[in-house]
Amino acid sequence: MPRRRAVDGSAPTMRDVASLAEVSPMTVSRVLQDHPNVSAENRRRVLAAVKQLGYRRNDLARVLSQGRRLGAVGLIVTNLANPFYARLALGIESVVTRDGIRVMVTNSDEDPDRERAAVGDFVSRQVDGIIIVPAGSNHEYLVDDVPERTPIAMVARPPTGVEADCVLVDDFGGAYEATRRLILHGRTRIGFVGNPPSVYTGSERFRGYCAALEAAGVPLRDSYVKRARDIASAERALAELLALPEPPDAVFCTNNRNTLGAYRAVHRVSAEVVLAGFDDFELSDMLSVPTLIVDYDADELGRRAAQLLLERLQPGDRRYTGPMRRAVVPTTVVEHGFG
Amino acid sequence: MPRRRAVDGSAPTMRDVASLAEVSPMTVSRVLQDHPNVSAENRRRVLAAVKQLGYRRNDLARVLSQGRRLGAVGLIVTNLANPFYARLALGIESVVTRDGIRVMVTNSDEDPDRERAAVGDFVSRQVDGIIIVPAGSNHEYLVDDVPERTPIAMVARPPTGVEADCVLVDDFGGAYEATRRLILHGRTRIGFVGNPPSVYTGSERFRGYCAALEAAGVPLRDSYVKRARDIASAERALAELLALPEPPDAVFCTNNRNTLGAYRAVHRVSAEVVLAGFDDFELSDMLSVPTLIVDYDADELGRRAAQLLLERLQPGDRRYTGPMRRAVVPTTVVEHGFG
DNA sequence: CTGTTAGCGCCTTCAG
DNA sequence: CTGAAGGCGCTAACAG
Repeated sequence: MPRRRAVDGSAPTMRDVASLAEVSPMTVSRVLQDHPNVSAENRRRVLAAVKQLGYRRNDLARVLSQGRRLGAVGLIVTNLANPFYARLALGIESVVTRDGIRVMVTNSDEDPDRERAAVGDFVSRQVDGIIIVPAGSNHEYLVDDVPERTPIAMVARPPTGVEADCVLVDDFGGAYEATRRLILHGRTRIGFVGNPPSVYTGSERFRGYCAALEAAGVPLRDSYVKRARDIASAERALAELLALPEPPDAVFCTNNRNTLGAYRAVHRVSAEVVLAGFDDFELSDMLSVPTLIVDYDADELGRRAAQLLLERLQPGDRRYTGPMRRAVVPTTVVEHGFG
Repeated sequence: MPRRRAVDGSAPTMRDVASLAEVSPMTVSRVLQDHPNVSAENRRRVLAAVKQLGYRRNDLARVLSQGRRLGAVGLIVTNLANPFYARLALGIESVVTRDGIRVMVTNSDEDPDRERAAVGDFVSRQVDGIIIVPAGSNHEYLVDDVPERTPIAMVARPPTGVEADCVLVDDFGGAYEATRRLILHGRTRIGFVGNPPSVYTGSERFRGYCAALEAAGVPLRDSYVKRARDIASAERALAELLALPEPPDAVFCTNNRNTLGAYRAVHRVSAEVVLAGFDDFELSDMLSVPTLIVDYDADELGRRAAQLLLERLQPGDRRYTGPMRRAVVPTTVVEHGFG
């Protein structure tokens, strides 16, 4: 099995290439950036030396000398294990990669302190920009911690206390439409399983739910409103709803974990309940109860955020320097098993 | 809404801090690395200047001057959208973050050329190490492209044509055990839906399937062996199996996408088939047919790979410089609905 | 077309 | 305890 090049520990530099090729380091530099002002002969010799030494240009030094940034965006998500955020990362990568920019990703776990630490680290590392799915409800620290030349884009949740570009999901509209459709299907006892109301998406989706009820003249019942933070607690929440004297005939869940938990409870007791939920998931079309899914394109969310960032990183007069923008990605509703 | 610090475009440097604090840049440097040899008074003044300017040390310059690496590992996965790889990334991050190392992630999409390009880019960027879920079946290019001082760890699939640490799943054992259990449940007409045999995991899992059949004296039927590359093709593959004159009474699928596709087909025609599959997925315990899942800890896979890498990055004599190692993460089998 | 000089921002080394 | 000198690897800017 072949082993890898030893190079006596430290990598060769342009000087090594230059002396082997018997030219100046500058000529090597020129060859490597495809500068036209190099004779064919010198170019050949440099390339030969490069190959012989297995030389690779040190991008770090390059970046420093050119006064550029790292060539990477920092991405902070609350939970990479959620496929939604994985797709978000993919969407971002698909856009920034075209500009030779990479993604440095980390997890905040919904902890504002971890988020802040990561932001600081990214700034020190000279990232070109930062994309955040923000935890917490106050992002004012960004004002001090992030210099203006490092653009920020928020995803899924809007910035608070700081100006930043942001890309949101149509949380209100999706929740409204889902609830409206449930009512159209003749359901009026509609339960709600949400995430903590301090999270923007949760409160917007709750607002959409309430507004649709109100528009249809269906009274909101406090006893139908539950919160959950994971699959297990959503399952418990639904069990409580089903145990009410007058249990719901439909339940709207604000995210896929809640919907999954709700389904577990419904399936276990074979309750006569239809499900509606934000975020699609695998097998959502094959459940044993009618299911209505509010879906949206997580890749698109990432792409849009990346674009907003890139526009602020363009050179010269192609750079966008205007006011912060807010994009909203639409949702679509899909019904399964409603016949 | 507060806006962010302007700083006239370019960030302040140590010199700026130094002149404001009326000390030399060296003193600033010392304060910032908590060097003891600084008077309390100078320390105070430096910190005040730092705060006043909103100064942050430039890690890029720091790394260059110290001759260190980027402080990041490059991670190349075949498909980040697969929750398995997202978990892998999480596992890696949880380990390397303790050493102040970040994860730079990219997607190869199973394309060896993209993988190679990413590797080259990571090397140029001076990453500390590279973790790869390798595409293709020949990784000899790494011998030339990656200097020895940049350790490589392969995950899920072993290296070919190059020496590298690697962490594998017990593909053979898991497949063997799943098939064995199906036979114990009285199934003998066991279909197989695999991924392309050129992929290591696919061929190992096929081998496990075959070995278990053989051990039980159950003949392998070629007509029961299908390949698929995504949910839709797995669904079609299963439809073909079910259409055979003597259809299988059980099917072993080599990954969660295949299992999901198989389930779709089985569910659609209400076939009397039990399912076995590698990789867990949401709702695997609530399907309408008995299901047997071969599961393993993707985080652990990531953690192990990260550890192998870190051991080769330790300073001085704590660094591991021995031969390449191979770790195998065990699988567990869970049965649902077998009564 | 080629090489020299100077410097990116920081740190190591060595002299005070 | 402090500072000056020099260099990390590379590249603009300027000479030839």
